[in-house]
Amino acid sequence: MVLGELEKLALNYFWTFSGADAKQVHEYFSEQRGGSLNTIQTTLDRLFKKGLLNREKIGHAFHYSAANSRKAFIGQLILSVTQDFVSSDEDNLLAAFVSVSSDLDDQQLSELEATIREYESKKTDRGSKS
Amino acid sequence: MVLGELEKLALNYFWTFSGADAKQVHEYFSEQRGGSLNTIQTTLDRLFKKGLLNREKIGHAFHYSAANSRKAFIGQLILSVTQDFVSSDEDNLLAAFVSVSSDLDDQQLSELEATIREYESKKTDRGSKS
DNA sequence: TCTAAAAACCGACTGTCAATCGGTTTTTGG
DNA sequence: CCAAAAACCGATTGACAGTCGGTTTTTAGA
Repeated sequence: MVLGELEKLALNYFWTFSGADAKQVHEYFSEQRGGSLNTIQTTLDRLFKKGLLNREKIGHAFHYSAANSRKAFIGQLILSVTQDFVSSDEDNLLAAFVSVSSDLDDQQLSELEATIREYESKKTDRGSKS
Repeated sequence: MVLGELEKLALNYFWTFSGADAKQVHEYFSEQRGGSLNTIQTTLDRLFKKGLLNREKIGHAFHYSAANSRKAFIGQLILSVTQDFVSSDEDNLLAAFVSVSSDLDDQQLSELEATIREYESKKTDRGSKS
């Protein structure tokens, strides 16, 4: 899933603020980068068609909002961009995490560990399939 | 860093097998997908220019090899594709890891944990900055 | 109900980039 | 020195994002 610059900006917008219509988004971005309302409309429409934004007619305009949380999206993104390179055994992905962790300090490593443990227990709680 | 399909295939080739020249790579791929030697040459050249392959004149042909290990590459890939979406606090990336972990089973989660702990201690050993 | 404005929609053009390969130049081993 | 092999150049095609003008549709309000 390859996203353009404006598409990324738009997604971040919806994760940072709440939902909005094209006009609001355009007003927000017009200061920092210019561009017409039409461009924003097209971009939001494309993101909607990609399933990354939801939308709902509110009054006379579509009200857009993020379809997924930032965290869930990033997780999916990692998987999608990664799957062309990991072999069947997920060892590579695991190791890649740690590779990324090189850039984290001890504090962050501990957090990561803790978060994983937390997730682990939550998962165990709600039934054990695998 | 956006890679095309053939570029991904080529990278995987060099991680799976050892180095090779364009001719060898072409022979390998010609069965599965066809394409001319020229196409392979162009692709390897692009990967070289992107810094993803190293090359060295051996005899009358360039001998290509992966510039980075698969794991290091995947790690970098995750960082690069992710950095447009994570805010300054790395909480997002951390959480995204766990989000990805949803698709791992308990066994793999444990491995991930263990690997991190291992990395952690190695890091602590060689000096403690943070 | 009618209408003007707002928004959606359509289509076009540009730029970027990978895949592809023909043709030319360069290199090199014998 | 030369033929073959490889590198190099350039062109074409196909996706796809950014961009926006122009047209159609919708809708709020008179």
